[in-house]
Amino acid sequence: MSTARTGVVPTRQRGRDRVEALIEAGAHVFAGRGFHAATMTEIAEAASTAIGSLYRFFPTKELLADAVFGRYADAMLLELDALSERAPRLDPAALAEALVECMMQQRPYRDAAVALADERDDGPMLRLRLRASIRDKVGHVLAATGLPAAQAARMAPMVLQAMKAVPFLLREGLDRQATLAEAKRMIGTYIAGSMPAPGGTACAEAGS
Amino acid sequence: MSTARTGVVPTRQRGRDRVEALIEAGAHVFAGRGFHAATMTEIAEAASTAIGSLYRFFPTKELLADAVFGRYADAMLLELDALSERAPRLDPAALAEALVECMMQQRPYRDAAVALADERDDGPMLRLRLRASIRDKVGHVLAATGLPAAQAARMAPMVLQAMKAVPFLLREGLDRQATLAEAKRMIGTYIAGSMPAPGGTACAEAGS
Amino acid sequence: MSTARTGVVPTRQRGRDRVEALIEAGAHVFAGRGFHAATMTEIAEAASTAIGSLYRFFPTKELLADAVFGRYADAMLLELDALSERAPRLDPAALAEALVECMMQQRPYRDAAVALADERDDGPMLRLRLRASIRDKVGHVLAATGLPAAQAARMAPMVLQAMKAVPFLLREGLDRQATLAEAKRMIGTYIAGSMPAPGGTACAEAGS
Amino acid sequence: MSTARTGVVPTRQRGRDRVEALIEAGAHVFAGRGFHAATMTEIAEAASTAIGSLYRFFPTKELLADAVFGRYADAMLLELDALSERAPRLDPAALAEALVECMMQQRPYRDAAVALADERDDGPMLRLRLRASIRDKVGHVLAATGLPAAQAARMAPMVLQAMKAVPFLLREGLDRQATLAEAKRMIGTYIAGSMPAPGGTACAEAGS
DNA sequence: AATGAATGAGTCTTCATTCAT
DNA sequence: GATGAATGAAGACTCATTCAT
Repeated sequence: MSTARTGVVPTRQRGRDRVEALIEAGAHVFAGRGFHAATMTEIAEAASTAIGSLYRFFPTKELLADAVFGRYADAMLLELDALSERAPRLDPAALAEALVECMMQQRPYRDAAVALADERDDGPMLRLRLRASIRDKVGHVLAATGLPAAQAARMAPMVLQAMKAVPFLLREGLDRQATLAEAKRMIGTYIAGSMPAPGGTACAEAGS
Repeated sequence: MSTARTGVVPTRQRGRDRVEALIEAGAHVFAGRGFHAATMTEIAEAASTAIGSLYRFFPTKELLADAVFGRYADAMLLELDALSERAPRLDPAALAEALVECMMQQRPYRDAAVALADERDDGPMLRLRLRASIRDKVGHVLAATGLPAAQAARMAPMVLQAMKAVPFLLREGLDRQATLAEAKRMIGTYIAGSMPAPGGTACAEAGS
Repeated sequence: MSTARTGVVPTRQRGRDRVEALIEAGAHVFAGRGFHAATMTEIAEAASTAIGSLYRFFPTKELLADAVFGRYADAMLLELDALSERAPRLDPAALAEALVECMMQQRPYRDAAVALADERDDGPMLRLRLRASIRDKVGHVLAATGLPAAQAARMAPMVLQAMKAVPFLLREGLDRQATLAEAKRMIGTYIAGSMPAPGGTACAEAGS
Repeated sequence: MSTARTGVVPTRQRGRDRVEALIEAGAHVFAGRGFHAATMTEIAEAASTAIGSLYRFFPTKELLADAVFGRYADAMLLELDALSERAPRLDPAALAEALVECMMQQRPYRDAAVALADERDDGPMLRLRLRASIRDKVGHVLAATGLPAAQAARMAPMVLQAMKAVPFLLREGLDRQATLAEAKRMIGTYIAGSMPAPGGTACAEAGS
């Protein structure tokens, strides 16, 4: 914790490329095997680097995982930011669609992020914090559609879980079309059912 | 012949007790650390047994995991069976409530099952098969409320994911009440929104 | 060494049968896998006994091996004794044939004995002693044909090795007929070439 | 892919030295204890290396054994090649002497090879194949002295066994001089007795 | 800087042997 | 006497991490 080097930050282009390759390789391997089963050697090989070079930039497996997850989180946060501007003009179904698509977009990092999120231990807290901010941002997006902020915050975790469910289920071999459609529908009705309901109070009857 | 050992089946009471203790200990440790990070040594210790005894009954970590998951699956299947009889008399919200409670009940094994389900590899297929049957059963339950069978089958995976989300989120430290409520609400609206809708067709507008 | 129990000597018929079965099972497994790779559990199973019973009669794997080897040695010694009486009337070729057949006869125990003899460590010396007496006996047999005792004693080890070579080579998949024939021929010429040579001195010219 | 790893091939001098030390240590320990009783830990210690380094180059005990046996086989094959050129000019006794010496020369590896050859299982076939080629080569050598090829091939296994007998018997504590002499004599008479016999047909009277 | 070698704690697993019923 | 359970030391092997060139 006090020794926690962050790894060398590359200055030359060569180094930056290498870091890029390493993160990508890490994402690939983490996605395929999960954090624990992934080995640093395998990752180095996937990046066509020597193990020593990997450790130069990422002195710890955890740190590499953080970097990978960070990539995902950054992109996600950006997309969600953009989405929260469009949100007021979207109906629940469209918003749900946008959210799911948002997750589906993060191609190389998304699956790794799901795998890392499913780990039981969260290393040095970083990933937990990042996940919390994504959750918050999802809350903002929901709030932007007209939901009360508190309500949106309560809903965000479940919405995020539903979003995560898609890559998870695809990995299990379920049909892509159907899975996407159902996820969107689930999130859509969830949001719709939570709306302050200007006109039709009929549908939203749940809540504790 | 040697690869397919199932482990000794205990014939004496002493052995049966030990197997029980081992499965429970396994559930505990798997729940806490996940499959890969859990060590057989720790599990044996948690069961107050020598490592050799653990291996007598479960010659492989995989096999122990299967036993643990099997416990969960058996109980779950039973509960869902029971539920599918009550289902016709339940409205969506009540059904959602029942489903979530159903998962919450499986106390010692539930968390382990969630952890094991999140593993990237599924060992010898058994867990995958069990998961598939749970999914099917959830589909039956949904169908019992009046949903068309095909529709119910499409929905089951997402419903199950939403159910799994609860223990997952609780583990992250979220508020229990709120999480339970939101999960139930999400599932409830999802079901409600999928109903053939005898009167008001307004709500069910499945996407794509 | 001081704790070296010899195992219970069975008094009832039941026990004697069991011991028999155990030794036979031991021979079978030792022959198949060698001493180290053979497991006591496997042997007990092969004898349809519980592991506890095996240990009742043979408190140690070594002791079981000794018993197995003892069976072979006893039978061998007996046969060689018989042979040493016929020996004076046999020419070298016939004697060689008899010696090889003598080893081939000890069916269930022969292969186990070969396997045990090939072990690098010889446990509590017993096997070494037995081997020495077999060697001596072979020397006697050779001497009985007219070879000087000292010469016979020098030759015995190699003759025995050549005899052992047969089961060894058969195990490697060589042709049975050819292997037997060659072994007999090798031993036969070896003996013939060592004869005091009453008439024809031509052939035996070797020796340091 | 993962089962067939051959171990890293060292690129630097340091690595090459270590591999050398490991093979030598392996030979030593295998010779002393046999394959099964030898432990990788002991071998690593004998080579003054960390266990991890041993596994870097030899990911399996089998692979190390193969390397050790390979060393022996290579040297042996070379010597036999050389011998088969001298063979036509040697009488049976001289050839027998050369063969035995040939085996005795392979100092550090010979004993290990004998120990490994006596194992009940032959791992990944490699050792078996190597043994077969040595056998073939011995056959060539024999043929080079004027024996018919088929006859030579039939004899090779027994000759090899007799050669192997020497280190085996020395290990049992027999007298070196006498053992060497008898082995040479046995092989010598065996060869002599198989010769097409230009003049005296008296001696070669193969059985069966 | 980069590469490949070195390290060793830690993991799963086996098995001879001992106990308790 | 017999049976099956219990024990734990030991062994093969892995892999994150550190070093030396």
